[in-house]
Amino acid sequence: MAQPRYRRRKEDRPQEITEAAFAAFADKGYAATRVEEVAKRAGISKGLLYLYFKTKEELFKAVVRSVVMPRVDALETLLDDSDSSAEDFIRGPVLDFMKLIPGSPVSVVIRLMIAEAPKHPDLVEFYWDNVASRGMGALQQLLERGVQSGEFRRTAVNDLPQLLIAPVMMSVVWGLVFAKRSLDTDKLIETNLDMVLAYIKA
Amino acid sequence: MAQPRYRRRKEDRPQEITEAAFAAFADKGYAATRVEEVAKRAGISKGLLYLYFKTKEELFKAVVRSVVMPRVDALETLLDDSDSSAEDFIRGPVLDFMKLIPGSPVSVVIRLMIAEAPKHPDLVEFYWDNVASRGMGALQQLLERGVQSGEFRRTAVNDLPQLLIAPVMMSVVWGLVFAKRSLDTDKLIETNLDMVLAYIKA
DNA sequence: ATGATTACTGACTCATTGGTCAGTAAGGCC
DNA sequence: GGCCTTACTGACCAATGAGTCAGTAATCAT
Repeated sequence: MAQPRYRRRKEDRPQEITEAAFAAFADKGYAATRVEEVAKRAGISKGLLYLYFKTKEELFKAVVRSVVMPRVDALETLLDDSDSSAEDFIRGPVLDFMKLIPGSPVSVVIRLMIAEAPKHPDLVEFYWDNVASRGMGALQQLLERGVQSGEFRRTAVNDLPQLLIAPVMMSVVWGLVFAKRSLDTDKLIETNLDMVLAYIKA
Repeated sequence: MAQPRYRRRKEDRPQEITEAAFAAFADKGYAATRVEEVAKRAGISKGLLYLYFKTKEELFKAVVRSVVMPRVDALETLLDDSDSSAEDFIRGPVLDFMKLIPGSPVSVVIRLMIAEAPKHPDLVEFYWDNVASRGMGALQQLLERGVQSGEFRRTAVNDLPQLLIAPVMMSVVWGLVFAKRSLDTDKLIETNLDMVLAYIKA
């Protein structure tokens, strides 16, 4: 008569667990988060969590992957359909993309990466291959296209696409540390683009 | 006959302990560092450490303070003797100062701050009052002087001095996460200054 | 229904570690 | 030398939390 105490939902568990873990890590960081707390948030027992993830560390990696992969895909498709001029493209979709990052789950992942990098070299490897390296490559390619089309001069920026996203990183870190004391990140990112474009325009 | 098993060195202990703690935190991060490991590095027993620092957390705060304070002082004195033009000053001492940060202990402190900020709000307060707020204020003042003297236009940069140090933060984070895969941080910082100055020059 | 399978529970273990404190000995003073 | 103060030691305690596993019950096949 009583409804079952639980339902078997093999298919949905992994995602529910990684989502719960993400939320917990966002609140407290990796080290300070108890596995039991994650299980609680996911509405399951600790034992079940360990059925799906061998260790806490493996759970951690799964979380990073699950947040990062969709972003990478978004970036890929973003760069595919680019018929406009390089400058318009940067001031449009690229700028929009950048503005979203400081308030997104990526912020949390960046915190986790910074805090845990020394203890998880293979995760760094993964992040490098799938995010950093590809992201930088894409930006470089974009700049190169601008040079080819005669829009941009060839400058140091070609070798240092980090100049484009430095204010994004600044915004992310600022938000992570000073949460409250807010910063106009949109304007920061926008002004930086103005400066860079003024600098590289032919 | 045997030389004493230990020497009483009340005066030197605190600094030796914070130095040992800094080294340990740099290697492993705060959470992953065992208090006993710090004691070992400092060449003392765990009990003695607890005589000088009530808790692990207090030790942590002492470490942050000890690294950060000298930097702040350096910044203060740097900004005092500034007779040259704003641009020369920025391209000279300020640039030098910036270049040193990514390779300095400050990097480690930034990692600690990012990782531990949510759990140590009073430390964030301290860091804000003594470093971030003062640093930003100093940069703003510098820009203002340039505007007054007619060297610079008044732009968005006046309200967002973060634009000047964004590449420094980028370099620090890059170094923390990708240690090996090096980045030409000097050039990054220098090019950014070129861009900003070109943008704000009257 | 009934049995077989397995998703799921939660009490347990055990290694780890922050913090304590009774006792020891260095070093100063007479 | 002998005494006193206190810097210092290291064995210990208590709490915590990752990971285990014997048992339970949901679901499915017959």
